[in-house]
Amino acid sequence: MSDSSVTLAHVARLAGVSIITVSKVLNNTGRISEATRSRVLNAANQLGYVANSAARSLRGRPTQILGMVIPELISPYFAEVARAAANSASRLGYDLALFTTSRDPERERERVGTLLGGLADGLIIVVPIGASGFLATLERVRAPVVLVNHFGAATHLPVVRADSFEGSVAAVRHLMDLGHRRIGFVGGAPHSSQAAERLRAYRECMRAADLWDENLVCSGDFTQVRGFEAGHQLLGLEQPPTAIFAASDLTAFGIIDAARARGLQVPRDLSVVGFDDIPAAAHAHPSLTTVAHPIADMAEAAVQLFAQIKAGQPVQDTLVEFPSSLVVRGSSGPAPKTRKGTAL
Amino acid sequence: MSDSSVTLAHVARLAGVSIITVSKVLNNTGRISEATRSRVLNAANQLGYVANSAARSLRGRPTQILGMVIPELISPYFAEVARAAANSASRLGYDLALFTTSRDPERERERVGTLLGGLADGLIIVVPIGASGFLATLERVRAPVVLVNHFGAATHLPVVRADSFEGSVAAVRHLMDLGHRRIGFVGGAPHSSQAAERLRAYRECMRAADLWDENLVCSGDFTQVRGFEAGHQLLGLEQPPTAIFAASDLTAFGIIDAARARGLQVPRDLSVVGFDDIPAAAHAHPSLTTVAHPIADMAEAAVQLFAQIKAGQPVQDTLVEFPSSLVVRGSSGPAPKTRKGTAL
DNA sequence: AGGATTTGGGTTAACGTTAACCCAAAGAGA
DNA sequence: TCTCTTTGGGTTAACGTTAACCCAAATCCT
Repeated sequence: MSDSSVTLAHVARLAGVSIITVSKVLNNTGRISEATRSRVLNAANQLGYVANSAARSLRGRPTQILGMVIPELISPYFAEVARAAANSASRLGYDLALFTTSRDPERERERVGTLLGGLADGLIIVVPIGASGFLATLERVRAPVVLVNHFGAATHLPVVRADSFEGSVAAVRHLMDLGHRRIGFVGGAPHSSQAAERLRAYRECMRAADLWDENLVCSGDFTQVRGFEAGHQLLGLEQPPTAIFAASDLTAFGIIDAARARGLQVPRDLSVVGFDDIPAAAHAHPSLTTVAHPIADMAEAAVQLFAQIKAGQPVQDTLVEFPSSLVVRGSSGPAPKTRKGTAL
Repeated sequence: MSDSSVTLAHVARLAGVSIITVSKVLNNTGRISEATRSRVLNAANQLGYVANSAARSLRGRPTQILGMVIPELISPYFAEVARAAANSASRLGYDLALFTTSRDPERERERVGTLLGGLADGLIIVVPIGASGFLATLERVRAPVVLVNHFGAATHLPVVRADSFEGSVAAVRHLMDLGHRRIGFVGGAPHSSQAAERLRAYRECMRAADLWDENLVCSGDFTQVRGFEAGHQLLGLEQPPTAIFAASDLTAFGIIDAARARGLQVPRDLSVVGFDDIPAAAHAHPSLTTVAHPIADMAEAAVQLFAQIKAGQPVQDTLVEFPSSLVVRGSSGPAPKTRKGTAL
């Protein structure tokens, strides 16, 4: 009864009308009598007709598909961005087509080409974007393109992003206020601008307080596994930190695991602050002190911006920035007396 | 220099040749002299030409896009399936376009229609599929369709899935062997066939050992938050369990958090076994005893199956099933003496 | 040198859909 | 009765790409 390659022609034949009449009925355009209309609709249903979106797109019709290019899906952060964007898109009648790039600039470029080549009506790109020449290419594209979490070169494209700097400063200050002097840092992915912002905030705070020590900084990749390793590395130092600020919640969890494995209690012996405020942060034990990133708001704003541009309101040089804010929970506490003494 | 709507015609004009010549160069078909070829390639590069995949697909050419429909992205399980599939697809020269359904059967149907309507060359559907009539529709589709984790009605479509039953039996037996008598269960999402399999295995084991108690079963949704709640619920019973089998690793983590919040130690006071063996399971503290699900193998197999069918080897009634296996780690241990006494 | 082949490239038509017109037939107004 | 409008529906062409032919000019063979 139904087949993948049912075309307007098949429906038209069954309904005994012309192709264009079927098209008109299905698109609610033109003048069609009630009798014909229902005859056509019946035929379409019976055959299981689905419009070929390739042909439709070729004719200039929107595909109602919003493309999203995202570095990866494993981290809850990106997964949450994708989920929130899919929800927002859905409310506006769009399907979200998700492509991952594995941070490969060449593939990224190809995918964007494919998506914009008649497949999607617009694009939300969650940086990092590879080459900056690519940015110039994107600016010339006709379809709406929105950048999420772009911190790099200036662009005319609309950008939605969340601050990482202020929230990180708040996190480090929070630890200092608790009396911590040796505060470690475990970073994020090497090319992530968000990770760079978090490191920058940490560095400036530590230098301003004259507490900077290169040994306290560990590279990372946002993962829990890496947090576990980095935690062991930092806690194995001759003068180990009494607090660690992690560039992601998962990394913070890994650090807490490492501390436990070494017989330390959090927050008694070690304070840990994460970043992102993923759902698990509130429900872990101890609950995680972290910096909340308004992921859902960002995704929603990006989709809204896309819809606005699509609707004909050309937006340029738009920057929507959401603040990040410290959420104090159970994983941070006063610096232990003994260690504090050691560090001074 | 580059624009989204650069067509063959633009390239042709710049290169001083006809449209078809450009097409031939770009597709490596037909006879073209070296001089012309390089002139065309130059022009294409200069203009940043990208083939319009809609037009290409309309002409019957493959889009090199493999569609994947997945219920959600938040759980590491599905995220990992998506990642693994994207990797496998990439190796075969395909891009993976990911669509989420939020378990809405109507949208699911629409999306499949869109994808197969000239957008994707094939489809991998990670169940649950809504209506069973939908299955019949899918069977008539011309493009390759592969089902992942389908446990429902019989179908002619190829199915790739991982066993949940045997692994769950092994998990419950493991706990029994450790001396546990009151073993709790926290389930997965209501409509997940995998969750149903896990519950079925638990129920059969418990009944066979005459240990079944309805109060020990909690509904769940695979999340950590739900695990936390369910953990509190089970541990708050008059006769609390000494071990809990969770339908997912995240849920197990939530249960462990709940146990800690109640002052219990894992595994001394409570043994916990998860399901999935997500990366964090090995690195948590204590490390998580769990049932390993061969996610990457499944995804790889599904993509391979798709490629095979696409290559013209029609596969029907194929069922590829991977075993699940118990991984014993640190979160499970002997039943506490006192509690064991209580339960007897 | 004359026909047969190769080389290099162009013409035509078609994929499925739809926007912009067009045109009969029926009803309305005088 | 004759035009004027409305109704209902069909025709044509075009989106960008490519498969299947076609045709000149150049090269080859005997």
